[in-house]
Amino acid sequence: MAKKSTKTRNLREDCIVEALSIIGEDGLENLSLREVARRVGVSHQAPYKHFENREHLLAEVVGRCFDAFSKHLHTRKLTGDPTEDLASLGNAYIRYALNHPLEYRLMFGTSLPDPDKYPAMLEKAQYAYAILRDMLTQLFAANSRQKGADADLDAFFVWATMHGLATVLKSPSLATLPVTPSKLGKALPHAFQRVRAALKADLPA
Amino acid sequence: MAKKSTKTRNLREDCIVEALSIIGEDGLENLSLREVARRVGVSHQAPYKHFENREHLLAEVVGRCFDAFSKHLHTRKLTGDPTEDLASLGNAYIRYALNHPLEYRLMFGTSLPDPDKYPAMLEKAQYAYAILRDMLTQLFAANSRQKGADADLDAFFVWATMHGLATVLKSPSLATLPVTPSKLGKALPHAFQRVRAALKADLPA
DNA sequence: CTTTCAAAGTAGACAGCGTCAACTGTTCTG
DNA sequence: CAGAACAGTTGACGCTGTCTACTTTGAAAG
Repeated sequence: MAKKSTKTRNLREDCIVEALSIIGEDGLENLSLREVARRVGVSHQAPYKHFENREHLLAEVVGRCFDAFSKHLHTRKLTGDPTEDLASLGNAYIRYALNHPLEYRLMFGTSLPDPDKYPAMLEKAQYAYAILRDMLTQLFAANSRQKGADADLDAFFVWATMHGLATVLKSPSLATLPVTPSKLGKALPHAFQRVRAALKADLPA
Repeated sequence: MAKKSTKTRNLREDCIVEALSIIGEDGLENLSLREVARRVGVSHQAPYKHFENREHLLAEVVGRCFDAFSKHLHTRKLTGDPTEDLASLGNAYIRYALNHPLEYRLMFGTSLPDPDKYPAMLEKAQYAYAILRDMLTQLFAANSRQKGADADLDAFFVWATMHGLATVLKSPSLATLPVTPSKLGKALPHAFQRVRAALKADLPA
């Protein structure tokens, strides 16, 4: 039975892996269950034993991306200094987006499968968000100059900014914009400085 | 001849309008030239007289979105006060994204048709970006007490943040996050405050 | 006014897709 | 050992994009 479960898990796993690679090569819109089956070497119906339909497979792929993303965010060394750790979190976020544009796009760029229909995928997405939010909560707990500071609000702000930076930096339109590379290289550190300054500031009531 | 050119322009125009509405109803992945033809009331091949293929139609739709976006950004009254105008630009940006989520998604969310292949679309996108960047550059030029301040860098920061806020605010995952609506209502003003604070701050060398 | 000719629209065909139904074989269970 | 659960195969259906070949049309040229 061990053999069987291994075998079945293999096809399932293979499909997910192959799906991601197809998306990378031919784009999301050209992902087809039949092509997956062909590459894995099974009949065109075999994947349906493991995924209800195309969207279920896609949800699984996206879920894996969130897993990898969360893992990446977690596997950093923490210094204990909240400011430092926050910066490192931001760096990790951007680095992942830039180094894994395909996966990042799948998670945030394209129109996802409806999260309501895929609770497993949704949970993984929420987990990734929770990492960011918890980190900021800690930051404010340690750095309690701002008593009334609402970590959720700032988590949202930081998250949005990181996401915006990541998206804009690798937007296909950007490559064609009249922006010098040297300026582009400064853009990210500059934005990080701005965010740091923003979070330090006392806000008016 | 006027009549003819009107007529043909009508089918072309009708296709674009219908395409957008199909995307709104059934999603981008369910946009089909055949359905467009059906709704417009012509044979399944008629649209091919006006669009080489599905992607060309889509590029045209996206181009129109950029046009509308540019127009929206332009039609604001300026007060002359840089800080005020900057805030108003930010608001205009976010407002468009929130009021026209479908169009905004098409421009920035989904995987676009390859810009290299559709120079007309690309040009419109660059024009919209130029508006944004020019306004920001001007505002910062008028604004910055900081000597070495590079307006381009701040423009980039603000643009990315606005884009991030817009995207995250209407991301489907957001609706399912454990965030109360009241908090969500505060999120945007809070982020704007943070951005304002960020831009006011003196940055370390 | 008639001819002509390109553009616009129609009709049919083809392969590829997602997915349903029915079948075969293999493996675990009672 | 019987049989049920499950993985995989085959075939079919209607949908899609797009090719080719046809017909209509309406403006311009003679």
